[in-house]
Amino acid sequence: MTFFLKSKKFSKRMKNKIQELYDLMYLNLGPQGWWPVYDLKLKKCVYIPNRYTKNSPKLIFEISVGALLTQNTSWINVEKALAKLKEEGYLSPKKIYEASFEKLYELIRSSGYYRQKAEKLKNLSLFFIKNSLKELSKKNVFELRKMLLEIKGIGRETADSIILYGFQKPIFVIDSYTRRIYLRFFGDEKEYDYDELREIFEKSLKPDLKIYSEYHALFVEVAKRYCLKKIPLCEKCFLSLKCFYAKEFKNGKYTLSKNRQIS
DNA sequence: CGCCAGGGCCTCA
DNA sequence: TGAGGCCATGGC
Repeated sequence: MTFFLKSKKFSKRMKNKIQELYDLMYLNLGPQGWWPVYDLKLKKCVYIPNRYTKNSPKLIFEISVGALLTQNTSWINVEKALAKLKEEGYLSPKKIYEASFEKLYELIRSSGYYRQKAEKLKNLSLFFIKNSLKELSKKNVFELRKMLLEIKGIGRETADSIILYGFQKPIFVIDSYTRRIYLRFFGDEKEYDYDELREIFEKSLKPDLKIYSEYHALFVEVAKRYCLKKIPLCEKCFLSLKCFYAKEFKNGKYTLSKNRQIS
């Protein structure tokens, strides 16, 4: 597959394909209601489709904590940690910054890597203590991203998740699911750098908060339901008619490198 | 039991 | 600047 060459002729086609993938997922799965927020009464995380009101400071912090805790970790484990943090009133920068490491370990243990993540949460909390949300909200996407990336423990995906879902500014989030579906659906085996792949999506779409939010959330849903790591459920997947990998699979030939790790 | 899960940091060429 | 090792819990 060579339609991702830099020539303009191909980039138009690339744009259409990326928009087509979005449309297919959105039409089949609908709005996803990201980012999930822990509900104290229901005692679980809730998804609220089409909520695009402005996030409160508390919500921005909760989303940031969730984005950090879910690094290389299944959401269900994060949800348990978020529940404890929120139930015990620790979901504020001040409380986390002042908490002992022992206490934080106890609260977030279920989310894995809990020693690293406790340290990261402290760094994140100090960031929100030192910078007012008013000032942060005024920053443009790139200034905000630069500041977040200076926090030890916040990498590109976490920063972008915080910006998109927390601060509600349009930046396209790339994660392992995005890479997997991108590779399989388009059959494009080039190993893009994080920002290279982000720009492919951003150049193909309007810089629209709703589209960016839904696109990433839809990738996660498709990856969890159908596009599994080892054995993708192509026969059940609504993308299979348009998916490069599914079509090759059906024809009994794999042109994707067989031994390539698809993470 | 092994694999997977909404990464990021450190080290060492 | 990129590849490899490390971090850790919980579900299946």
